[in-house]
Amino acid sequence: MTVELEWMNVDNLPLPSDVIEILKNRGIIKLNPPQTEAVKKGLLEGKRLLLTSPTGSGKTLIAELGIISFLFKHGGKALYVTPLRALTNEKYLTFKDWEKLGFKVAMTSGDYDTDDAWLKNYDIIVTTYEKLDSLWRHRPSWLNEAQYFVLDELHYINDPERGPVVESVAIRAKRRNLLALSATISNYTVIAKWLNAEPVATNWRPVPLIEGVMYPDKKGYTILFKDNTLKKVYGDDPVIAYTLDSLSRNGQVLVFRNSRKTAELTARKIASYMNFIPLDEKALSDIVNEIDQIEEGGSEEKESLKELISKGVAYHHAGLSKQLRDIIEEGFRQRKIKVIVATPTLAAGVNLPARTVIVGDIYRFNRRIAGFQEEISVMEYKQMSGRAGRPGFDEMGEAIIVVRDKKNIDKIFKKYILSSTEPLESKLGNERAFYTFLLGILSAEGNLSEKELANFAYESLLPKSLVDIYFDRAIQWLSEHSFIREEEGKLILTDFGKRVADLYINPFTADIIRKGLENHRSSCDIAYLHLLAFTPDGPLVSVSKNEEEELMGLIDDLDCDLLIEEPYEEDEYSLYLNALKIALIMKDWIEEVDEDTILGKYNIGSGDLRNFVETMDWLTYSAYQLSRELKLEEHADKLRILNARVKDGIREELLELVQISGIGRKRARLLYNNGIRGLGDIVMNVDKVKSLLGPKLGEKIAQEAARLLNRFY
DNA sequence: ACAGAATTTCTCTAGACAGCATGTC
DNA sequence: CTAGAGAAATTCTGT
Repeated sequence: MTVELEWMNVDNLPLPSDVIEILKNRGIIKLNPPQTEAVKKGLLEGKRLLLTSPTGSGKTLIAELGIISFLFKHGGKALYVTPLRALTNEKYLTFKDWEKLGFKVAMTSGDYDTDDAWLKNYDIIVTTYEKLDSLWRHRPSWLNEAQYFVLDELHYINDPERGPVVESVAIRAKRRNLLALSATISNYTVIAKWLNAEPVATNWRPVPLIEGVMYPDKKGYTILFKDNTLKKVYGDDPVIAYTLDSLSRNGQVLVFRNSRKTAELTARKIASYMNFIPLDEKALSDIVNEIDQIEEGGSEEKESLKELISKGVAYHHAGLSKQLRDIIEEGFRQRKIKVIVATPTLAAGVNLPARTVIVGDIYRFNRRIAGFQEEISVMEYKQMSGRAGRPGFDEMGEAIIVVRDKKNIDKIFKKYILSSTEPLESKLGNERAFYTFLLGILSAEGNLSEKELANFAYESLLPKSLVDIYFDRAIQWLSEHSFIREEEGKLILTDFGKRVADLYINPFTADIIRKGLENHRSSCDIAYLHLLAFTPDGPLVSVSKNEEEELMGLIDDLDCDLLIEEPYEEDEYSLYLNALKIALIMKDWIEEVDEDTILGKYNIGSGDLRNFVETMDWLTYSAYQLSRELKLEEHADKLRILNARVKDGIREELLELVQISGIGRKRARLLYNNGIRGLGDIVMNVDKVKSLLGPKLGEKIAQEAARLLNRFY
């Protein structure tokens, strides 16, 4: 790989002076080596590039320059696509800068927006891969104006579940103009060729990185660094020993662990040593107070974090509420929190550098194969170690891999530190991904002949021989299950197929829903929830042995028969129980069971509950739409209400009250139990509402209730 | 024979995208 | 196949 060290002066860029002004306002006088290289390869002339470089090496600015120069030259729209909503938000805020030049910036993702007309007035649109894929299926007219695509974090192609979406977006984007950005990958020339783009590959990092492997050695631990130097640290636990070492040198530490439980445990252990570390106690108690203020999050997780944070330590995983995670990240960024122990949540995603990164576990439990521990990928390690070194604070970043078994030292050192990352490969080679891919293409492109459709598939990264295998099977399956039909030599989506594509659910999900609904005239909440949770799009939750037994005993006592027959096969059966657990969680949720109670009863975090609600909201809505499409009116009526209840976690009687923004399940219940049962009651009892919810909120709510009422008359 | 200690066996395990409604973007 | 922590079950030990 080439290593260039040229820094181009911003003044020398062939760009309008106001663009250069904006860069200088940000404090950018010179472009760093990767940025310089990209410019030299024709970035500003709209040349198609694939840029691979480490995290934090300034790829965003490259994208900005590419977008701005393209828009100046050709007009139209530019789309910036990321794999994460948090990233979408982050880039949106960065790109806002360009509104000074008259470019309008918008973002859109599943939790935020649809394809509505307002996007047509914007020049730069930041979105996720899934959202763009979905937009394409809906074919809004403004999308034709989008001619420049920035594909961020393209290495997500390797993700077994989400990679196929990235790939299919890339296939369509490469028919226009694109700029692809990726972490360092080994086969970048192959990928560049696939994208019909010029590769720009660098290893340059803003803060140099020193990597090492830490292993048990007499009376302590030894670290072997990449430059062959050795360092010795003492203590019982390697992770804690090195964390304290880095803290004593005034560094911040990011520790990665492979399970939530060990992340929490490690954080607690570290906290018990923090008396020796100077802390800004005032600032930390401010954070603790902030946690008391937030609404989201179970009380247990809040309490345990408050205790740790007061000692400058936190843990971080997806079981925590979003608000809690945001507070922790910000506290770390402000350098008040000194140590975060995290699961892989923090490996990808928003920028959160630390001087020291400790990779506590190289093995991870594999859900698919029981009892199997697999080594994490090199890519994953690079994502984690890439967080090491904070520009402006650290001269050097350090990434330490903990090896517990001495005989693995060489192997681990070689694999993670000396070798390059895995090549990017297509993950379209399975039925679920491939069928979904074809359905999406047909939905986005309209009717195509079999040959035209196949040509899209041949443009994927999947080897032709595999395309041929899956293609015929896909066409047959999609026809037999009436997603598509053939007319005058063209493949056409049926109404049902189009609906499924628009709802963005997997065709297998749709098929399961249809069969479940068509076999019964009407059913009960639990059965609907179970059916939906059982589909491939349904959420996964861990079910312990004890819970399994309980669930099995419960099946016969349910209000009504489930819509799925009990499977015989073991794997299927555990999915069946998984779905039942989800159904019970959601049932409690819509019966207004207190959140803390739900979290405790099912042993989940508030972040998990939020996830389940989000997914089941989407699926109940989709099932409602499908039942209408299939003219199953009784199901449709029930699913419509179920969907509304899942969205807010309420009984049916509160549906009217939760229309008001700022009123959720708790406030609605409070009002209802005090005789305020609808919008009219609010308007007529404003004083009572104010006394229940406080004057300020009460007033706001009364106004909105009045506004909503007016809309009806 | 039995309480309590030592040892073996069992159990558990990461993350996060998508629809739609609308007056924000 | 390539794990490690904690709880539960089982076996061992000393009196």
